[in-house]
Amino acid sequence: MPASRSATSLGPGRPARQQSLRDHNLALALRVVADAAGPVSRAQIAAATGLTRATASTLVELLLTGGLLTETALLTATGSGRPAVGLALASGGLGGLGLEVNVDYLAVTVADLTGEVVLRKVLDGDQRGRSPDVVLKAAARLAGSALATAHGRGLRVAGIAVSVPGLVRDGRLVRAPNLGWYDVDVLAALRRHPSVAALGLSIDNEANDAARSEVTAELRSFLFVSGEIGVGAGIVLDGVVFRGTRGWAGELGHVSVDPAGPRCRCGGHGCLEVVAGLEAVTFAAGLTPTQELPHGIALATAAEGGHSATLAALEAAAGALATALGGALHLLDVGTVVLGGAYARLAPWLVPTLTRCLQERLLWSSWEAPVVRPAAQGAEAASLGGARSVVARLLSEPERWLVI
Amino acid sequence: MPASRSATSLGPGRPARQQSLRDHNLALALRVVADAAGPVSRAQIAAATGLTRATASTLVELLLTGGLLTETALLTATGSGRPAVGLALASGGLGGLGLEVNVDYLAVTVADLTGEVVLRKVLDGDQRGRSPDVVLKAAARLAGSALATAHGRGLRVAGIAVSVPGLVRDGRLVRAPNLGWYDVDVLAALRRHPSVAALGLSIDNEANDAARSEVTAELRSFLFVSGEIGVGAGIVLDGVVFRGTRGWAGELGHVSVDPAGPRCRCGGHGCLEVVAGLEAVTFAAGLTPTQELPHGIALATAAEGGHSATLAALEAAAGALATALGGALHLLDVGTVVLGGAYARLAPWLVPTLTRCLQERLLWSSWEAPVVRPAAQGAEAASLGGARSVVARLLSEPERWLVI
DNA sequence: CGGCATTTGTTGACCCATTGAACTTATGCT
DNA sequence: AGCATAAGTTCAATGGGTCAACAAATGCCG
Repeated sequence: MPASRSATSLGPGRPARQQSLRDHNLALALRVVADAAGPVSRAQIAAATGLTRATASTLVELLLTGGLLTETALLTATGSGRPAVGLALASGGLGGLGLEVNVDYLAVTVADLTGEVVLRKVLDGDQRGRSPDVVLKAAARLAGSALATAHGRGLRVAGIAVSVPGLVRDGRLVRAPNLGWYDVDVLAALRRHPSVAALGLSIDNEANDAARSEVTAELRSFLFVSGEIGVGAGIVLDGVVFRGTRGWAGELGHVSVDPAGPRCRCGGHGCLEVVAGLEAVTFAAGLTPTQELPHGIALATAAEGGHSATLAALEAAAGALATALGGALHLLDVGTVVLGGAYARLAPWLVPTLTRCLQERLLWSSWEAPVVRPAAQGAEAASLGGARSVVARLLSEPERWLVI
Repeated sequence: MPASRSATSLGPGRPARQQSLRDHNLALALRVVADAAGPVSRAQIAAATGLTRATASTLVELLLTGGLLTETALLTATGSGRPAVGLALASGGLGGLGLEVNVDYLAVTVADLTGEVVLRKVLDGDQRGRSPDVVLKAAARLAGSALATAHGRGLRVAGIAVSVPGLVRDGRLVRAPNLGWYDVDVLAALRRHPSVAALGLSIDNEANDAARSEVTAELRSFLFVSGEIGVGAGIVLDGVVFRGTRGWAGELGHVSVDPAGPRCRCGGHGCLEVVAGLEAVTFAAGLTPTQELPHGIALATAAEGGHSATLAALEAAAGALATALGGALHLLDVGTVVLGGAYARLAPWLVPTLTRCLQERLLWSSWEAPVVRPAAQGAEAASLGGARSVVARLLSEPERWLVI
């Protein structure tokens, strides 16, 4: 489960007050419960955090009355002594909602405080060229119905994270070429709809949220490569997506893998995108995708059928990916690559070559071999990642969500 | 001046106690003074931090008696009202020491709390093949003499940062091919010498520390490229050197710029290092460096003399650098490249081509043009960066350094 | 079955840091 | 000289964590 950098009142540059202590320790205690496999006792919280049992009790009391925790059955005491009261995240407690607006579908996912999916709805339909107002109205309606369902199950939703397939800066969608949208204030448009207006809204790139959905307790740093027509990367470092100084980080598609190669729209030559992007691979395989049979599916079915030109094209794409990823891994020192987007479906043909090439190429492969694997989450991963980003924020500043 | 991420008792995962408040606010107040151009009043500290004047006064009192601050003359009051008492960093106060062990010299730099150099000593001499014991004894003696000088001027040195030209992991020097050292516990060896044993010691790669020396209040995120025989990069994000999951980040030299190029020792083809490393460029220029005339100098003098093969070789190197840096900047979204090491001396011939190529290539160059400039600090930059890393730590946890 | 060790959780006195308001100090302006 | 203004200090109040003692609930053992 994602654990974001603490964003409490203890941030650098802000003064620390008594309340800051409480906020910090509240988040600490809550995280112990969230990260544990099963129920936890007050004494265990005290031991894990370094606080006294007295303080741990006080904090737990607040989290209980605040609706974030519940007491469970007594823990089976292994030794002697008074048995401990179990504490767990309130099942009917808080959660986060992720709303994904993509080219050919809308998706919404609600996750609880453990990061587990409690609800998912997908609305298929080509959004290309439709006006933002129309699409976002449908999105707001979808989110509203999910909110109603979640509410009916006793889950409070603390906020909505919106994922879009485009460049986001300062909370605005600057451009989304595949949607044909330019400079749209998505959040303001959504806020006009009463069903979602009451909640806190945030927005991020779809690939960043998809990358977030792949974070687990075991895998907290990796490079998430999203292969579609374009190729993007979500750089995840210790559970947090790295955004760069201006939020433009992760443009793996414009790393040059062949300086003598064809010119790219960015001005460079032989960018990964023009060599191993889906359009390029489909063309190299001699396939002609249609509206009904998009690039990724066409390639996968052809490869399954043993189509030799397709297999060769995928082999070449894997080689190009290895060149780009080799550079990226050398630069970032990250041990794992997660293949997402259409690359996930093509993983069976990409992973072997990619792994072999990286192993040959990485300076440190004799100490630690690189790991390449397909994304665990499916197509609507971004909405889950968005929901989890809301949850991560909840866990880092629980004081904002305690019921009065 | 570098401002590192707060490493106080308020770190994530640790409980916050009353003392944590004090520590945090103490650092906050001290940083206001450190970052200001001139003397600051207690009231200004209160306004800048958001603390009350009462608290600001208490904190300042501690910093004064602790020897970190001094009162200066009254500030020239612009309007009416009681004039403010000026506060400044104690000139005879604390400082940090950076000790650089490099291939052909040893260097030591002492910096005060403002990050300014107060003392520098360099000991030229080829260290290649000499045993770690012998070299580190000389280094300890050099540091000891600098400590004595600093102490004579009333400066307390809070710690020593050691910079080495090799791979550091878990506080140990794993390998330094240019020195011929493998798996040396540098800090333990230094601690055996009484002159430096009393101080806290830390160690890092020489390129990382050189990168730290280029951090200013204006430039807090950049890519520091150190060009020697090998090519390394220090990735600086908001004033902090990014080390990666295992401390191996920044291996720019093994980004491939020509998949059809010559094989590299890492296993890849056409790595930047074998194309634009000093040895490669010198060879391409048709020059033959000697022990007395190393690669960098040879190239610079030849280029100054208008030697056409050298100019062509530098042009090609700049092109290769642009390919590698284009990928790195797309990935990291960093706006500035600082050329260090021997590249700094060759900057006049590298910067124009490099800037032009990057401008043609970067996705966002029409919004924000990339900046390429030579390093501001000279050859012994690493020792300054090391000294400043000690200072940054001081500023983030001043409570540890208050005189009782 | 009863006493004892053991562990959990609670209580209340204490300590400590920040706040807020009143107060003192020191200057400029009229 | 008197007033306005701003800097710095004092002190009671507030709030949060600690510490030690205590109550509660179990297993173990005779």
